[in-house]
Amino acid sequence: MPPQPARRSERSRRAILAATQELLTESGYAGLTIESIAARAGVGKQTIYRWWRGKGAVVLEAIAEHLPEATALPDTGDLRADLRGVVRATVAEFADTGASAVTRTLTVEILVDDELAGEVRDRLLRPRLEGVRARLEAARAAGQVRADAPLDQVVELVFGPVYHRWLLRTSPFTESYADALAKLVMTAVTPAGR
Amino acid sequence: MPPQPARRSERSRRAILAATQELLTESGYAGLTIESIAARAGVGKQTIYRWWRGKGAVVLEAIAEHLPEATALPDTGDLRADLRGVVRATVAEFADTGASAVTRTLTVEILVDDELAGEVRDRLLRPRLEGVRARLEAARAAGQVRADAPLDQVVELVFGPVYHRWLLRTSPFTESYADALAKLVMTAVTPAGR
Amino acid sequence: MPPQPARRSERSRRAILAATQELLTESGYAGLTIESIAARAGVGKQTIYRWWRGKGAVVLEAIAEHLPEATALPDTGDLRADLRGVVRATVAEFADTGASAVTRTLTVEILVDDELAGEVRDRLLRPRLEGVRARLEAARAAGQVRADAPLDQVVELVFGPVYHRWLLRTSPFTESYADALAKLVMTAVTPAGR
Amino acid sequence: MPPQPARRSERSRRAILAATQELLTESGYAGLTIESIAARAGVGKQTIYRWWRGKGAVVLEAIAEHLPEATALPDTGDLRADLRGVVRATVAEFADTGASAVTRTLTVEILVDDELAGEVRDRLLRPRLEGVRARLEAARAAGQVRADAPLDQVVELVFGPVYHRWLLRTSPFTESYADALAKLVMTAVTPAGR
DNA sequence: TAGTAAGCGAGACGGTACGTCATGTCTTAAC
DNA sequence: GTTAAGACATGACGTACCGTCTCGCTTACTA
Repeated sequence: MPPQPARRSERSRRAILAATQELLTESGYAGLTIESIAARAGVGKQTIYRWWRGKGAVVLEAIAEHLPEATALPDTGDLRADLRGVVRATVAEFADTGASAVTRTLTVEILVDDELAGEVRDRLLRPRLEGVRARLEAARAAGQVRADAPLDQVVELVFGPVYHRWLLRTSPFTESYADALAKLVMTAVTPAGR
Repeated sequence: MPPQPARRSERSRRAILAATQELLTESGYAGLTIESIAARAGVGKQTIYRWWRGKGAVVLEAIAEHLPEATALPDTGDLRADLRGVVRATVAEFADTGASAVTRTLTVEILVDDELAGEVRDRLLRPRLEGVRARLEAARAAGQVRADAPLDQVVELVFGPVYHRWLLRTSPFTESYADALAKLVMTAVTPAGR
Repeated sequence: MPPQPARRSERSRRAILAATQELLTESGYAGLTIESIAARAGVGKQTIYRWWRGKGAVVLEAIAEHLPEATALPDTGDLRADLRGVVRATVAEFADTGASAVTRTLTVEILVDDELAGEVRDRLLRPRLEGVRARLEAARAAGQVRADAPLDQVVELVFGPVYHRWLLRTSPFTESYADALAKLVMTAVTPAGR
Repeated sequence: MPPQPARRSERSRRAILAATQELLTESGYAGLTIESIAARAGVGKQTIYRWWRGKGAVVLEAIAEHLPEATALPDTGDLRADLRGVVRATVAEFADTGASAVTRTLTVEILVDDELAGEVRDRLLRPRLEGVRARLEAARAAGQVRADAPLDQVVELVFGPVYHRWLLRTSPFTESYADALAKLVMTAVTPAGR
């Protein structure tokens, strides 16, 4: 018999998500266990298993709970400036220890659990990419971007390198790094004659 | 007292790494246990713990064992063609199920164990990046790349997007995708006047 | 948090004690392991560790489970005959392979684990000694035993030699041996004038 | 090929037996391991296994090494006094913590390993019993002991109760206890007319 | 007096069992 | 009738010792 969401205890749900977040920052993803979540939340283990598929799903929801809403990119008319803004913001986020830990957790989850991967991608990441893509479309309409530029790939050109550097910890994240990246992307997409 | 490598059994070492590779392809990283490795290799658990820090370290070495040597990039004089070659090869590798599983494993390890991360980066990944960087330097000397291009970032511009697409499984890996990426990178680095 | 006996599974308890008894007769005390008990009983190791301190405690309880209740000695009025009966029974028990194995196990446990020793002594052995002591008291009241005989020591005079012979395997256990021992004890306690 | 005793290192033998004794008093029989003996003695494990069958055999030899020679009983002509002496000495020995530990070890060994049991009995215990038996024979020849008394059983009448009390820790060992026991035995063996 | 075979310290090896931990399921009592 | 609590079977963890094995080294007998 599947559980009836109508009877679900909101109190328990909140306690579980809160406990998960606390334990995540205290002991990291690897040190997190269902048992510790249940104990901290003052909840039976069964209550967790009844409503989530496992550790990954709980963590995902706990993170999603407190994630900023994906906001549309500002459009100042100046693509270079707007891109620089996105890149700087992204770089700053990856440089931040806390946010970085969250991303690490999500990335592991993506790699390990195919089912969760889809959810993470669609609920948390896609919106961001879409924001940039929308801005690029507007710019292309305004003739600031080559007509033949593959916009999805350009979006990846923006985020991919940051992700890569973060993952491999090859070099630090500075503002000048962000600006150089934005410049490279601009060069790649600016129409020939400009 | 630390173990003395002089007395180490090469036979056991090989058996362990071979068993690890087999089990990795059979049951994946999550399903891999030290006990199963020991059983399959016909080896005592202690022999594994004596020489490796844990599952991650064994896997890392097992993978490293059979990884192709990082080869220097071919330099045909035509940067565009050479870049296209690298990108195509990289894309093909990520598209391959087996190689992809290996990369997945390594990436998880990087995210989860800081100590291993460094080793993975230095022993397995850095050489590849260095190969591309060297080729770019040669091209810059030949005037085929802007003098002010930040080469490390250009390297990331090549690999980052592929990594990003692979991670998020946003779209499939095709040859035309690879070529479009190579073209974007070329556009970003080609000197203005050309 | 100590376990709550109220929730204890009687089914598991029985299975564990039964498995212990089987394995004890099959492979002896030294060959007995917690893992084998758990496997045979179809029980998790933790369930054993939750309710017992270790191998010794389980064995003790398994033995106690099926031990005959300590019965009061018959009092026929003839002390000599009654004593002969006890000694013969004791000797017979020590001569029996199965019962002997149990005693061996208990004795080792007594020697090795002080905490268990007390329990074994009080729950299993003391009652027997008390039975003989009670019979001796009755006999003393009837004038069949010296008034100044130290009864506790007389009890030891009955069991001690049997234990000693069993332990050292010096000579076999025969009925005539038993009778000779009973006679010696009788001689030691019978009042002078008789 | 069996080892050649001629080449045996006396130095190692001594070190092993000394280490065994130390560890026996420090951590008891159960806590004793071959590895700890080897480490403490500065000796390879193989050297132990070459010359002994296992833990029990080493312990046995270590104990035998420092055991007082079995001395013949004094014969003062007064059996009662001589018996009292033996019993007092035995009781004192069992009351002593150190000697008691040794006896405990030996007893466990007897119970657990049949092969060792024989050796322990013959090399360590039998001589004592023989001493008492010899004294009793002399007494019987002198008419101080019933002609029909089964001397082997009388010997057990002396030692058995002490052993029993020690094993079960039922009551403390005092001098008056010893004397009462000696008196009981005397009563059991003294010829009727005396 | 050299050569050589044994014993030696050391410790790696394949194993077994340990006692602990977390998993996901099942049971009980209380609200 | 869902919950908190927690016992349960399962199975991996990392450790401790087992008894065997192989290394060089030292030592004492043999040629």
